[in-house]
Amino acid sequence: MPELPEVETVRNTLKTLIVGKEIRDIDVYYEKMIRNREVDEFKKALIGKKIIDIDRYGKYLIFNFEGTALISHLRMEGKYFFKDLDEKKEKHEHVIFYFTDGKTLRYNDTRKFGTMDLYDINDVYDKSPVSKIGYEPFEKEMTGKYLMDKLSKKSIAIKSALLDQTIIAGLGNIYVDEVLFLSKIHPTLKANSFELADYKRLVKNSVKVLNKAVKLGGTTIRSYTSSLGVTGRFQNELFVHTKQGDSCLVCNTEILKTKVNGRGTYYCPSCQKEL
DNA sequence: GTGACCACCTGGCCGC
DNA sequence: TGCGGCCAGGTGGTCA
Repeated sequence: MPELPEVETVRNTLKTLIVGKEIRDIDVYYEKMIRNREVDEFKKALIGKKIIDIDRYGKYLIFNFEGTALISHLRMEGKYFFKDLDEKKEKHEHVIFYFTDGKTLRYNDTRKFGTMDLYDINDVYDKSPVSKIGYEPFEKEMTGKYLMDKLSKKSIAIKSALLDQTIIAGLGNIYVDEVLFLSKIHPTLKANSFELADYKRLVKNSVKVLNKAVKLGGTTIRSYTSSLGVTGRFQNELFVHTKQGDSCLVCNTEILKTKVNGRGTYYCPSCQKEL
């Protein structure tokens, strides 16, 4: 499932393929995917425009169509594929962008959770869904002090807090498990129960995990692949996520799986003490 | 304001 | 083999 590293991989792949191309037509097969516009309005806003750039913030992809921003969230299983015009439409292709040069960009989403919104490019960081999310771990504003302030009144589990995109942008279920393991923090402990040094460690390890995952093209678990079926390699670097029953690479204790707020959660009971 | 829960979706897996 | 039930999970909405 695409988290920040996977979305960054998609962005980098797509940039090399579609920037500069002009939209000739668009087919929308699943209208609910387009959230803040009627389909006709969505098409009208984009047809005839060129893709100037593709940006990313958190898990959102931001396509710049000459001043109109298409904000795309891949949610669980969203993918983009770059194909020739004559290739047959697949079952889960819900939006197809036709370019003037005969190529197509196809949004494929098995579970139809993905979303697309249109905003003026100047409103992306003020009015769109992107405006509601917190800093990414890489940003200078994301410090241990910031995280401690944000979580000071949160009595929810630290795992749930780190999944909250309004607090910290980009982490999903896989990477939160890895960050908590590296930080030696048990996932069910209360978010406001730590000291400054712990929050600093969480920020530091978030950067470490995400940077490494971006470098390796993300994580391929279950169905995730980026455009053109590119698969990531970070799954080979995972310490705990999906490792239930395996031995901890640090202390040899068996990795356990539990649920935190309904999310499958993997941890080492020895390295990550419940206290 | 906060936290818990549910809906959205479909494919894969398991037990019968 | 076929069927039903459960699980996976990011986000937004609802409710207490």
